[in-house]
Formats: sequence, C-alpha cells, structure tokens
Amino acid sequence: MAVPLDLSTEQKILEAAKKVFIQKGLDGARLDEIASEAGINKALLHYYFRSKENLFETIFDQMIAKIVPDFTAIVESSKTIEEKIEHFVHRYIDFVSENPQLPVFLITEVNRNPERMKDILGQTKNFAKMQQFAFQMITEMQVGRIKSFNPLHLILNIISLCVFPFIAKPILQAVLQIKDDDLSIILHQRKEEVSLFLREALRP
Amino acid sequence: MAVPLDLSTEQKILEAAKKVFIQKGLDGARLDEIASEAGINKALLHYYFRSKENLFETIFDQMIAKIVPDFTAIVESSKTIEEKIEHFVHRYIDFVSENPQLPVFLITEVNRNPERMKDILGQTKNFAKMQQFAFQMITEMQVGRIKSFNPLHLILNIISLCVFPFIAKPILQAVLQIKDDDLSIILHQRKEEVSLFLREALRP
DNA sequence: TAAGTTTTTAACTAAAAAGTTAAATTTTAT
DNA sequence: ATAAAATTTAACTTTTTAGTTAAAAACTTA
Repeated sequence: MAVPLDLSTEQKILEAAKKVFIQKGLDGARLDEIASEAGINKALLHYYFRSKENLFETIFDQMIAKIVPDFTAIVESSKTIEEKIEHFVHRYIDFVSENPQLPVFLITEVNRNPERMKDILGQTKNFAKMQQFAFQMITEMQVGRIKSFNPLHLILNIISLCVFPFIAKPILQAVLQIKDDDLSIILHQRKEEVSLFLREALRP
Repeated sequence: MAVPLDLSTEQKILEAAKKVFIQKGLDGARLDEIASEAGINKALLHYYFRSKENLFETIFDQMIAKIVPDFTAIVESSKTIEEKIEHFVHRYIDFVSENPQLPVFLITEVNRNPERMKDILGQTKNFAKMQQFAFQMITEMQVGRIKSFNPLHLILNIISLCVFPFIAKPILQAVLQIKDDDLSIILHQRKEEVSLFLREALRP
C-alpha cells in the first residue's frame, strides 16, 4: 500500500505556493496560479492540501523559522564579540540578499494577522540564545572591551542595519532614481559598510 | 451653482479609506467597509471616486509624500551635523511613532506594485536636498569633525535605525514574548538610544 | 494482471466583491 | 421657491475565486 507520499509533487506544490504567496500575499494569491505554477491543477491542490489557509500556514511557518536569526552557532563560538557581530552581519546580509522578498512577506502577513506569530515562537530557544548573546555583550562592556549600550537596542540596531535597506529597496530605487543593478551594488557594499559602522560605534 | 466641493464628505471618505487601506491593504480592503467606516454608502463612494483603484491612488500618493523624509528644514539650519542628525532622529521617530502602520503599508504596496512609485517622486526635490545633506556630511568628515563614512550608507543607516523596529513590532513582540505596553516603552527609548549610538559611531 | 494510488478533466456551486444604475429624497445656494 | 447638487435606497450585473465533485485515465507495485 503506497502511503500518499509522492514528496516530489508535494514539494512542487510547496515551492509554487511559496513563490506566489511571497509575491502576492495571502489575499492576493490565487489557487489557480499556484496550481499552474506547480504544473498541476486545482483539484490536485485540493487533494494534497485541503484549503488555501492550510497551504499558507505551512509556508508561513517555514518562512518564520528561516528569518528569525539563529544565534546558536554565533553564541557558541569562542571569538570576541566584535568578531561575532561581524560574522553575524555577513551571514545575515548574505541570507537576506539571497531571499530578498522574505522580510517584506513576513512583515506584511504578521502585521495583517499578528495572532499567527503567537503560537510559533513560544517553544523555540531563540529568546534564550539571544539572552546568552546579550550577557556576553554585557560582560565585554563591563571589561571595557567595547562601548556600553543597552544590549537589546544594540541587537535591534544590528538587525535593523542588515535588513531595512532590503525591505525599502523599491522605495530607495525611486528616491535615488537608479536601476536595479546599481542598487544591487549599493546593497552588496553594505556587508562591509555595516561591519565598519558597528565597529566604530562599539570602539571604547 | 454649487461646485461639488463638500470637502467634509470627501474628507470623511478619504479618512475612512486611509484607515481601511492601511489596515488591510489594497487587496484586503472592501469598498463596503470603507463606506460604512465613512458613515455613507457605496453609491456615494462611486459618486466621488469612480473606482477602488482611483481612491487607493489618492491615498497612496498622500502617504508617500508623508513618509519620505523631508530634509529641507534640516539642511537649511545652521547647526552642526551631529545636531542635525539628532534633530532628524527625534523628529522621524516621533513621526513613525504617531503613524506606526504607515511604513508597513507603503512597503507592502510598493513591493507588490513597484510601478506606482516611478511617477510620484520624479519631480520632488528630495533627492537634491538629500545630496545637499550628503555634501555637508562630506565637508565635516574632511575637516575631521566626524568619522568618515560613505554618506549614502550613513543616511541609510540613520533611517534604518529609526524605522525598522517599528516595522518589525509584532515579530519583536512574539520573539521577546512581551505585551504591547512593554514594547512601546522599548520603542520610546529608541529616540535617545539611536541618537547615542550614532554619536558614538561618528565620534572621530 | 489486478489493486491501489495519483493525476487529470471538466464541470459545477456558492460566496464575495466591484461596479453600476435609476429613482426618490434631502440639502444647499440663489 | 426653485434649481442644482448631494445623498440614500435598493436592486442588479458581472467577475472572480475558493471550494467541491465524479468519473476517467495513468501510473505504481505486488
């Protein structure tokens, strides 16, 4: 008896749904479009996932897990706090560069329905890891190796500097009146620019 | 002959539309909801604005004009660059605090339809003013009054630090597992925190 | 081959929403 | 008072979309 597990088809649907939902949002996405994007039909969509909402939540949960920064590796290494921050900035900007539509998608949908977040992050260990990271910061601040800041705000600052320009991309493009490629160059520079900026701010 | 200018009704419609569009987006907004929010009916909506798209664009243009930072006053004053930045940070965070849904609304809609921006900002003098601001920065950098950075990235950094935490509000709330009020306190602290952070980064 | 599973085809229903209209009523300005 | 303008009422059309279904075809595997 074949359990209904043709992962390749389920995967095709998930990929297509991801693409369409990220582009158009929950309201804007059309099941027919997802189906044709996956190279199948609506009936088969219904065969695998019973409803649009169902499909959306599967995608949404995956995306949240991807974008909430994973401090685990960073906290565990034995580098200085500056090296860790630099490492984080590089990794996170790389990640956002490769998934440029993710932040806007999540922010849009979470704002439209904040309830959705409530359940998801409750169990993860992200907050604990973040606190651990904050404690390391405080230690190095007290020793005088870096300037003293409120650690929560410092973490917020780091993430803001990494993510926001990618979120504001089309607005930036209009204000600066430049083409896609030119903006990409600017955004690519940010890895070094943000690292430098943070280094200077933290210099004791 | 009374010209069709009962501004009070037109204004009521615009206010209602602003509220609903900002909350639900173009796709999610319902004309019936806008009408009842304005205390009128759909027919009158049609009497003033011919279509949903028409109404939306009126709102959208207003919102864009509001959120793109106005450097005019700042550029013109005779303060030091640090004072100007501090002034800007305070004013912009105040503005975002008072209009917390604006950034998400604009980012969502611009991402969904980047064409919309193209026309709007073409004629404004924002870019010129921004360049003027950048030149002032460069001058003070060369004199050694502040640390040298790429001025475009510096402006991006300032705006990122001001806006992003407000955009990410519901995600933050979920990650930190705190209530609305507690997050508001944290966000309120940012005016001072961001000012301090920028001062430290720019210290020669 | 035979049974079970996956996929397509091709309809269809029900609901929601935008857009439209015409006629009646109310308000405003002259 | 009366003409013009604003507003309501209430119905209607059209379009779009999610959701559903049944039957046939194709594929998989024992």
